[in-house]
Amino acid sequence: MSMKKIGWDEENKLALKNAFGFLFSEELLTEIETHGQLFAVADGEILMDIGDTMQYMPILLEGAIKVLREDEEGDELLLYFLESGDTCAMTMSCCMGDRKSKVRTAAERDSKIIMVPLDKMSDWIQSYADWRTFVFDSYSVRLSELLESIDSLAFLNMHDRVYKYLKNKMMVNGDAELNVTHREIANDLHTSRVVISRILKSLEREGRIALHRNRLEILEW
DNA sequence: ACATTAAGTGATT
DNA sequence: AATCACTTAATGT
Repeated sequence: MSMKKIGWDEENKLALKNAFGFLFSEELLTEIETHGQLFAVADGEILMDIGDTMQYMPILLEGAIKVLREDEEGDELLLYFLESGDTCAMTMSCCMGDRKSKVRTAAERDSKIIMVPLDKMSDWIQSYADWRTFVFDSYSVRLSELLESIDSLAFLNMHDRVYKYLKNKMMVNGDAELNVTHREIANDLHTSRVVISRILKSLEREGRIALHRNRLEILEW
């Protein structure tokens, strides 16, 4: 793991306040600054892998993270994206028993993450109502997102799943131009590259996207 | 110029 | 929707 530890400079403190000021008290914000370590992760880096033991609860300050599940053959399936202000529900369940991750998390783009030690995370549940709210709310939001991805998996055809995936990706990256290959999309959606190429071609014919090498634009959403 | 990787496509199941 | 087999296009050395 080559995450770079960075300091709590004024810019990052401001980012924390912007992302969490409406949720957390001054007191809790200070606690986070003192006990939370701030890290910078680069696009594509794996933060946590399946089987890894959790020691920290990650909170996303800036950027986007994708959460993936893996089958026996090593093929992946995207569960959902995390954005600024989100946290990983896996670590919460880890706090209550099994400390091994059942998912893989990778940086969707350059991001900044706050790592809160697990003992602090559970202490704060006792001492801060706003923290408690945050943890339980996140848990339920994560659960909804999981249900949504099950729905698309079960009820949408591949064509619609691809389009939905692209829109989601555009949303978390804040850009209608996506730097992605057909192979990467196929991996995230657990299908083959040929299938993705065909679907993208048909989306292009419908005028909804434009295709380039290693890159595509969403024209309509 | 050559090798490698990404993407396009017909045919078959 | 998946797989095979092949082609074409873009990019790196």
